[in-house]
Amino acid sequence: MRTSQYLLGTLRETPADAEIISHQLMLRAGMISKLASGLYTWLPTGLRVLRKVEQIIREEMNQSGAMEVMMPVVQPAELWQESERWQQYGPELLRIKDRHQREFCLGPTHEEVITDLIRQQVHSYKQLPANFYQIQTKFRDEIRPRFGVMRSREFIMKDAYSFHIDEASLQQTYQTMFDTYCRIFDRIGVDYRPVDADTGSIGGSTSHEFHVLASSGEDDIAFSDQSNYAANIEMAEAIAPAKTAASNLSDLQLVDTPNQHSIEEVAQLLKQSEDQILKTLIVETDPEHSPDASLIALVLRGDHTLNEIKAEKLAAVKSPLTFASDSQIQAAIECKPGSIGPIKLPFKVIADRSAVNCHNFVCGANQDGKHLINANWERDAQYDDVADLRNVKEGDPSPDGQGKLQIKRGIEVGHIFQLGNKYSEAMSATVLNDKGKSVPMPMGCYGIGVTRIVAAVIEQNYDDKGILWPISIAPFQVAIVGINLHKSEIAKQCAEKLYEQLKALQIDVLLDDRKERPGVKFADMELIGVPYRIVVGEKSLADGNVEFRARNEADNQLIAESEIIGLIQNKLQ
RNA sequence: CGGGGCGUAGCGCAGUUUGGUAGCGCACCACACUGGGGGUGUGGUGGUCACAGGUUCAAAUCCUGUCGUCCCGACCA
Repeated sequence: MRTSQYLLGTLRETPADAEIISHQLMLRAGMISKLASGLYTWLPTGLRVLRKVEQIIREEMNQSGAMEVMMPVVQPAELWQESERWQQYGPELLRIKDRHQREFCLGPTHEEVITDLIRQQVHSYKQLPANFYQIQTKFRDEIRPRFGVMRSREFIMKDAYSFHIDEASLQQTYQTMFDTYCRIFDRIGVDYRPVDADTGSIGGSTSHEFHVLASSGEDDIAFSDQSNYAANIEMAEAIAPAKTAASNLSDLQLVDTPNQHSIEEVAQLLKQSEDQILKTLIVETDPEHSPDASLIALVLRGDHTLNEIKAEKLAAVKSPLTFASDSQIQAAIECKPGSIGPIKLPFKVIADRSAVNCHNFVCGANQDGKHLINANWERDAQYDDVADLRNVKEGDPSPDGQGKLQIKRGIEVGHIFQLGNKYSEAMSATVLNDKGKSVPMPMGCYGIGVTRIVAAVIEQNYDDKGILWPISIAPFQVAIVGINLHKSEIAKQCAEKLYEQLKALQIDVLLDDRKERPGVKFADMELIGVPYRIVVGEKSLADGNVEFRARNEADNQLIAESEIIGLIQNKLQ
């Protein structure tokens, strides 16, 4: 490709509404252009990168025995009604009607469509296991699209769905996909971690996420400093502290804490550390499990934060987690939030593992503007159950017993699930087993955010000049920058010759043949992140040399014109 | 959905307080000089000032409404 015939589209200034570095650089490098909130056009440079990511994924999926298919973006409502997700999915599912007033949606995912396909196509256990994938556009009407293609409404996903005769087969394919994902991210050349994960609204049991570690990530990942334990903070278990015996129970005191509602405020006023204060949160109960009471209390140590996923998983707690309103609380215990404690509450109390280990603690007195000092469990306060309710903190012991937890931000670029029979049962996707009996097929599903990977790689690979692509997905592998080609016939001939030679070798080469000053060309090639640069100018050509520089190096190397092609070939191997 | 900010040329912004008919930098076009790190000069192109009402002799500017967009929160594969 020649820059003189190519839409480079680079910007010198950073568009004002781009927050994170990958979004800024993708706009500046002319990779994407915004059409509307959460909708982006991929420009030539961006599309080149995207296609390379897709190709790596495709090759590795094929290698693992998966079959590529392509399903429609528009899906009929009937299928979603069959799986009951038409009701369960919120406004994130974009619903549309056709001219006959029939209902459809834009697919945010394709479990229903693939399950429908497979129940038509597969009838015998002999056809199993089978794994199908596609690289396809998805649409999710995100509440708040942000960070460019990192969280857009329309995006490209590689999604795969496997079908099995039994759980053992599912687990085997799940492991194969786990390994395949590792190979994919290794080949792309990104720093990632597989982590234990929650299954969320997709459902199912076992699940792993693949995260690219970057400070702009939207998830917190907890991992051990001494083992390979890693989990999304939603899932990371806060293990129970060793029981400390209560010695010297002090006398309970009631103190005034007017207008002090937060743990921080109370801690300051009473000169107590936050871990000596208990916080009591009142949430609604699940009516099926607790028909007798509408509220339930969750008690945590003041320095800990509630893990809503863990709380929602408790049978007694309503899902989605719903905090009690001030008026609900006032009606039940005659005080406002900020002064609540686990003291003779008229409903059940679930205490966090760490909270039950506190002695002589501070807690609300269930009277507005008053707290208790030196409260103790049993003597003064009561709980009905103990559970793991909190988010782990940096420095907590690792749940696998090895080392301490560190917490870093991660960008979720892959997610694999064992779905079990959720969809195959709901949609009657069955096969005959070797006994001639009709059984539902356990399923797995495996997603990779293709467009998101592009942004995630940039988050890990940039400097003050622009992007530093790994060679695997760079839009161009080599840039030839000609110096004063309009004046120097010898430089022009050399640049053209090298360009033709590299092209003939199937190397992605960009010849910068614009009539621009060298500084402009260097800046553009660095901004779009071409890994290798050859500078062809009369000056070095006088000694038969061209200049070579890798994007991540600071200095040029003089290379004999006759050797540069060989050098490039070597580097690209 | 709640809170906040912003909509003026392709991009970044000033002008709005105090109403007088639109400007700067970059980009773009032409020419000249320049020619190894976003160069200089001269001359240009490009704007229903988000939209709709209203006030006024006069509205980018004041008032009302609408839309878009971004940030924080809630929410979420």
